[in-house]
Amino acid sequence: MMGHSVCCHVHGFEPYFYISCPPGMGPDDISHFHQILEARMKEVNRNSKVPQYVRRIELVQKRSIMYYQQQTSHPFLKIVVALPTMVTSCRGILDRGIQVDGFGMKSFMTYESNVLFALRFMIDCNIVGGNWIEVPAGKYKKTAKNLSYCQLEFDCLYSELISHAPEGEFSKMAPFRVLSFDIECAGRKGHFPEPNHDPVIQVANLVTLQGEDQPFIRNVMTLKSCSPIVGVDVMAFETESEVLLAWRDFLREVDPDIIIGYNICKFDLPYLIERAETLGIAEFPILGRIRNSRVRVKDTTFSSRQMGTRESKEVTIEGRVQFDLLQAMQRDYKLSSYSLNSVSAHFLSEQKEDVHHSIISDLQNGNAETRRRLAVYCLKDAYLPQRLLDKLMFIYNYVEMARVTGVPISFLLSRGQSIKVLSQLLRKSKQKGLVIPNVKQAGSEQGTYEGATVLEAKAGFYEKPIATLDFASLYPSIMMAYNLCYCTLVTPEDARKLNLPPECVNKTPSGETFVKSNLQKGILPEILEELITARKRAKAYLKEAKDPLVKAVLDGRQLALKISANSVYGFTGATIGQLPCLEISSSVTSYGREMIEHTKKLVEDKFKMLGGYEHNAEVIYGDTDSVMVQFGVDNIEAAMNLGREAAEYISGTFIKPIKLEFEKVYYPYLLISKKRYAGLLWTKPEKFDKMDTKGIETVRRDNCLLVKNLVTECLHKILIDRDIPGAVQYVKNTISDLLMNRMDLSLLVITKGLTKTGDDYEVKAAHVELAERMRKRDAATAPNVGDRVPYVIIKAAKGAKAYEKSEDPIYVLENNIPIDPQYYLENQISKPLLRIFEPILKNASSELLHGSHTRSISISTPSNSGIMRFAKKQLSCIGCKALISDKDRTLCSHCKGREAEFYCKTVVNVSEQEMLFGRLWTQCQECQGSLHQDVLCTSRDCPIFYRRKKAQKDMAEAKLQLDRWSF
DNA sequence: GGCGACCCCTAA
DNA sequence: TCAGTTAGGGGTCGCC
Repeated sequence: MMGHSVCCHVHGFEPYFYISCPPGMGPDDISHFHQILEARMKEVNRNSKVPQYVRRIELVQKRSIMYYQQQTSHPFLKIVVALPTMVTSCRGILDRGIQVDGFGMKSFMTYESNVLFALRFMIDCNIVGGNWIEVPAGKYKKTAKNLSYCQLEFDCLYSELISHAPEGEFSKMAPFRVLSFDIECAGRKGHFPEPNHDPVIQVANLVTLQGEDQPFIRNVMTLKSCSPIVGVDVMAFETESEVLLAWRDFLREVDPDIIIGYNICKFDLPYLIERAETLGIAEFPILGRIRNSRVRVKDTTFSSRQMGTRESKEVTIEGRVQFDLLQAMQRDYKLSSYSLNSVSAHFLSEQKEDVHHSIISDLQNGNAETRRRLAVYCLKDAYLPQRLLDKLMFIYNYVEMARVTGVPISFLLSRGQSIKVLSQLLRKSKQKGLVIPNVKQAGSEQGTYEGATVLEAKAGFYEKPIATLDFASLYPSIMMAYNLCYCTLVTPEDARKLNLPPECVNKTPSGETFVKSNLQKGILPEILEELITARKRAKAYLKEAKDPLVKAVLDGRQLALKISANSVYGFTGATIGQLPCLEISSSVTSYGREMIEHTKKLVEDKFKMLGGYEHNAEVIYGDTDSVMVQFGVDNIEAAMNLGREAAEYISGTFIKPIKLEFEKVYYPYLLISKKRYAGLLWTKPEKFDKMDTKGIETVRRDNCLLVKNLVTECLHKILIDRDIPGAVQYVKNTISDLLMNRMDLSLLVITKGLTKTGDDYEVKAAHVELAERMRKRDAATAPNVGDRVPYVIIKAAKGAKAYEKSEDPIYVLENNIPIDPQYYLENQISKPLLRIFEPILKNASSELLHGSHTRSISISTPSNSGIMRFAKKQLSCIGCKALISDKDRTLCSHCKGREAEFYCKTVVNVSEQEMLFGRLWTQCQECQGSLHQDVLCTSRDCPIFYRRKKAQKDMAEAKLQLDRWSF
């Protein structure tokens, strides 16, 4: 634990996989089979020159994980090949079938032939991601000629490795060296930087030891001179090559274990590599720990239903984990914007400047001072990822996830959910002598099954406490209670043939048969049990722990354990996955459906007046694993007691470990429809915990802030303040502000994810069409697949579709394009409001949406399109806005005589606007960290930016008005 | 204007 | 070669 980097060359571990041994195959047959396979491998792998492709074939006793089998083992052939890649080609040969004497043309089901070599090695050596490995003294030998840049390097046999379970002393985290970096490039005017044209002009670096709160190195490498920065080592170079090589040398010197940054995988790292290629610096891309090994860059796309399609690049740097904070944020948090700026504001309450790429070149081409300006900006972009890493405890959470699931840390950002379950399954199977078949991708159509029950929602505003009863980890506990697993499933055919006594099997509501644990204990239930007891243990330790670092580890662990337990069910239902088994997943959901119905019935049957209770209980809603019960009592404590009683009573009717729990009361409770509700949440009778909203606009990322704020505020007034008139007034004021054009543009920005590439869309949609238009304006900055597209709806000809009216907010601001308030009223705010108010207010529609406040006419900038183009701009009276002729200049005939009053007003207005703008400007200057420089920030995600721009416009308008008074 | 297809996002 | 599940609300578009 000294903090040295180590390269250990592990010898003797060979790639292999299994096939089931055809019945009647003896040692001679195997040897013959080996020869045939070797010959076929030679044909297929003509390029790789090895003395022998199939090293050996061993006869072993194993059992397939699929289906309950009475015999404990069968003969399998373990096929050991020369190189990891040959597993795939050998599998291909066996899949397609080969001619075997005496057995005819035969194709073989292969087992564990799709396990990545690195994972295979880890599994067989009991190594999990992020754990400690010991190589005992005397069992290794120093490498004669160093093949790596590591501080220690030696050779050993794989069988000598001792993997330590991450417990006690070994649960400590290694003192990783973390490098956070960011680069700046000088793009040409109007173009996003491209590595084959535009130079890298700065690289900022921060190096931190894992567990410490301050970096021990801060530096920046600049092209051309740069004024000094306090606390930062500024290194200026005359040529770009020098900058790049200085960075490479620095990286090799620091020898970081983890490289972090924001969007480094898709931008910074590939840019550096490609730029060095353009400049012909062949010695640049040696950044890993293997001597003279070059960094490789490959385009990749990742697509899953959970995360949509996402394009990225795979950058191989041996011995260093790349942890891109952008990827981590996108995986772990649902946000409406993932810009570094917005994410920092959200989690760190810290803004950063967003300098448009076109301005960067100007700063570079200035002097040492402007370049210093840029360097400060660049440093901040290296600093914020480190802050996010610390604040969100990514290292702890990811290392613990790797330890729990057994996959390497890098898999957690580059691969999906299923590899984690598979890794656990493979480990457990190995212990039990089971092997996992490589099932061929079944037809995509068949894979659909029935999910959970959602009880009918009795919509309404409930002013009596609503108790909620929840099943704790429903799906995992069903799988444990009924021993559902691949290896306990009985095929319909076997069910008839084996004639198993009914007391030995469970017949699931979906009609499948699984044996009980006395015949065969399921692997999945065993994994789940371990995950759940491990989580209980972690939580218990967490309570005891004092050291914040230990606490961080334990909290990360309990979180990882919970997530892992919950994803086991999903794994079995993933039809395009490693080992789908719909018999398991559909049985799980069928038990779940039965249980929620049973719970509803039991509550309503027992808690009624005929049963001696004061009221009849009513289940008003329920989803998957929860029921919402109105016991009829008025007070919270009584509802809580009944809730506890019901939970205990109903739990008793289920098999262990299925448990129904009482957790909370909603009071009051606004139930809008299935999956949509709001209420005050109480876990103790003294004080409510918080306002809880599910499914409605307040928690959706695709609603504009106007709607979110309005709905939140109304719910606050209705639920907490119990002030319905106040809520109504608030709505009226907001609508009036909107129609009067007093709405900040930042409140009107709608964002939607671009889930597929342009031509894959079947119908036109606002965000898709805008992305396409933006691509035509500037392809490099337009949104890509996987990005979120922010837009506003602008005024257009009557009857225009929304997809014709969507526009980039920045473009709207810069070109003074009027927005369409009517659209926001009719298509954004009216329906959500009605859904909230209708249960509590009669005539909600006329009250809220048709009052005098809706008749305010906006005085917006005339549209450039349509008929307005031909209208002559006419002056209006400064006093009353009536149209006036040119010769009157300021006031209409009615307002004449009040010149002094209106002049005064105009002057006051100008000074007010100036003050407002000044205040916002200073705010932006503070954000950029200097009060002496222009504000360059154009952040789409910063509300101040929109207000500053608007204030600037209003100020100019006010000055124009003032000018009209001077003759 | 009604209706289905498609799209997005969320609950659990 | 890789990708966790289904249920459900609600918006928009385009056709009838």
